[in-house]
Amino acid sequence: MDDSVDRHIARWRGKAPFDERVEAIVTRMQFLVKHLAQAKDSALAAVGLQDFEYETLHWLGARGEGGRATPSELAAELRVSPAGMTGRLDTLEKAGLVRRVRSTEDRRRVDVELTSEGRAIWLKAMDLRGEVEDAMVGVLGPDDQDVLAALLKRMLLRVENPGQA
Amino acid sequence: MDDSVDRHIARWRGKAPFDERVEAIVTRMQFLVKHLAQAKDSALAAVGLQDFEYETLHWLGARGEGGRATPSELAAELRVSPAGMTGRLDTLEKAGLVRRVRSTEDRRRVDVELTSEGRAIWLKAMDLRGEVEDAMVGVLGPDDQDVLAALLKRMLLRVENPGQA
DNA sequence: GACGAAAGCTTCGCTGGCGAAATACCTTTC
DNA sequence: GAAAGGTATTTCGCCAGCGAAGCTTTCGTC
Repeated sequence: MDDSVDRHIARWRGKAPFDERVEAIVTRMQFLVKHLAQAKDSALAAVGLQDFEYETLHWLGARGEGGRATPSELAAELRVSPAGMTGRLDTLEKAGLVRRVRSTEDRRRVDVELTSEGRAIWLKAMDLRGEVEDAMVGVLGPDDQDVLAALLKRMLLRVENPGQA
Repeated sequence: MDDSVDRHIARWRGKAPFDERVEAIVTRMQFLVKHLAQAKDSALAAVGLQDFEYETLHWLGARGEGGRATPSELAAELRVSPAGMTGRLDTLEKAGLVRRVRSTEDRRRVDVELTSEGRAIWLKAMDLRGEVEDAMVGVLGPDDQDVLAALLKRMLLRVENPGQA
């Protein structure tokens, strides 16, 4: 059975020079990610959260109980510009899910931490998000998932360490 | 060697219930796609194109010499809202890369086609984009690429045919 | 100990995308 | 043959993100 990317590629096979394998991989990843964002947005509406808000809470929550991180750390981890992270934190803070604390040792810095309400909503949202992701990734058995994760990791390592092999 | 996603997951292993495999896959795909968009944007600057413009030209070009498609077809294929596609076509048309032709049989419809200039720029841009994508996907050998493409395809098929197994 | 460079975050102006409403056209029905 | 309903596209108001400029605080150097 063909997916939309198969059809796309077949349509102009021979009409232009390019690598079909690479095209297929890249385009499919783009579509899957886009689908995820849209599906998660509608699922997360149940707790009044948007994808980008959940994502931010999620990485903050990963920091443990205290759940602290500086905006620039989060921006780097989430591949967002510093300005973009300021905006995200603004809305989260206004919603009372996150708190900004000026660091006392280095007063240029700001620490961000989850409020208890933020943590609660994050935990609730995790279930919803999990269902959407499972629905997509779940077509693959555990072994295939491991293979996929490993292949993606090799590409991400390259991207994160541009110098090296 | 660990990538940022390994570190992320390790950081809160045991702190919350979730599927590590799924998390790793989803997060890596998101980062890779984000990286691609940013890297392609800077590469494509050489021909004065942005990622979304290239993407649109690309699917139009795939339609063959005539290169025609309606906005709604393109919107569906590229996972963009109809309103978003109108915006894309506006900028492309203003740049002279694309032409809108009102259909004569059904005057509700509009056909979009590449101008010759649009086709020329698309071909130039394809090389640049290819380099960026190859740099990422190229870490994998041909066999691994096939494996990856097949796994992604299984997920995309599920997404495109929600009813079925 | 003072001054210039750098670090960390925010503000500002702009852009692409979304959903909802509006517009234009076609088709079916009575 | 006029009204009702459906389809294709655009317009409108809004939002998150980006890059560049700006502000405050700290560091390095003499």
